[in-house]
Amino acid sequence: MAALALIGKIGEHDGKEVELRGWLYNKRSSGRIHFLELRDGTGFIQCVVVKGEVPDEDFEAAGKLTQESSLRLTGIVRADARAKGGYEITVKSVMPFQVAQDYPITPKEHGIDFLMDNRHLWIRHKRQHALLSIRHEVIAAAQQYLNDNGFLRVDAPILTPAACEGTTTLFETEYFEEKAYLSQSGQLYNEADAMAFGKVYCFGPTFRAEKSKTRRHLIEFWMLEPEMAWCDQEENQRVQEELVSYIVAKVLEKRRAELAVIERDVTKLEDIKPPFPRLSYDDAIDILKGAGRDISWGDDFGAPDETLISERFTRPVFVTNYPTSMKAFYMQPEPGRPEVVKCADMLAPEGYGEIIGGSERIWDPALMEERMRQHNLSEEAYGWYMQLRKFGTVPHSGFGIGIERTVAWITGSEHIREMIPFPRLLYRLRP
RNA sequence: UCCUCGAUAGCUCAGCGGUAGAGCAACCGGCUGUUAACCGGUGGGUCGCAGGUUCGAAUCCUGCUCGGGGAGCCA
Repeated sequence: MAALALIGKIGEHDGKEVELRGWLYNKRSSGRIHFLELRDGTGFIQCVVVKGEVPDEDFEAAGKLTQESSLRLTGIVRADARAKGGYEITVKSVMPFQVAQDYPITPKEHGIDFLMDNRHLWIRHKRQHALLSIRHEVIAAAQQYLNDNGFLRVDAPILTPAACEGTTTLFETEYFEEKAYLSQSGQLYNEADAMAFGKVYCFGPTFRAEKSKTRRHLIEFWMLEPEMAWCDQEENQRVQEELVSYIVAKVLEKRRAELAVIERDVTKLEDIKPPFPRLSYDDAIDILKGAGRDISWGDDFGAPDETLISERFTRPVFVTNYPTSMKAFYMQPEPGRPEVVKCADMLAPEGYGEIIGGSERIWDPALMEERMRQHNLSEEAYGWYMQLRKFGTVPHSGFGIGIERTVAWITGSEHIREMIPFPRLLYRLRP
């Protein structure tokens, strides 16, 4: 009796007869021999059906299989130098489950609009399969690192009564008799959690109702946000560079095959180790001016600016001490330089730009009250947040890492929309 | 929201004032090592929508709709 096997671990069955269950990815045929390329969710493998070596009705059934038909088959696992994954299946029997009709994504090239309309099917294909497998590894590694380093996962609510940072536009929804908004960050709740548990993180989707239309924006994206009590900005950055290095190392360790499928230059990833270079906002402005950009102190970086800076480094770079005026109300001012705050954005190399934003938070109740007045934040909405500065306030810091941007960088992808199973983009809500 | 490019067969595109084309997919046939397999054949179209110019519009003009790329904002 043939043992049930997974393509991803087919090497464990070398020389043995196995049963595979999956879908037909592609078929090539030459009269007396069919090459069935089978996928089962864990991998892809070529199954060879030779006339005379299987029952005649099985050979005929194999010839009638169409792209994405579902089937089971049995055969002998055989190491073969001609095979892409190193193994092939010499088929003994073929059992079609359903012969698919007119599968839309054919083996030739397609436009992005068509592929996005067929996203529910596109995720079956090799490149998408590799990208989403790497996404899984990024998330798993990030949580592993935090769990191993004393962080507790304490998630933040998705439905919130008010903005966390005030600047970006929020999705509004009904909450019985009042208005609620979809979370754009778990930051403020994280600070409460850090005062309760010390080191915490939250992980979940966040929503920005910005009408952004670029290769690095999603309307709905996933963010991992650690927050640490008794932590200053230097320690905060140390955690960030260790976390990112750990993620990259885990992807290199566990997803070599997927990196090969998408033809990623892994030598660029093998150099990702702490420490990461630090660059002050002041110096970054000088570099941009030197490169001929029309920018002056106090301006935010545009996408071309971030690209220009990150292209100059082979590792992710921290840009530190941004002007107070362009950052969130809760950031701690730099001692002796109130015009800048203790913060850093981490820009991924190769031109990818920002993947992390982090800062030390204001702990002083008087300063926090002043900032909340300046930003017109109401006592009603932010009273609970203010209490964190009254009942045992401590220095604390944290950051948020954008999962899809991180995956885009690690996979060397052009566009962020393929880094999430079902992207929500400007003017695209389906499927 | 702004700038810019585009919409022709199921898909990717060519055709750019004179009767609608190719490759792939589908269907039929051939091929014992293919791997975006290949070779022969068949079917397949309200040229995004609405107006206009013209003897004649897929082709030129205007508006609309939908999409790509870029900007701003951000992770």
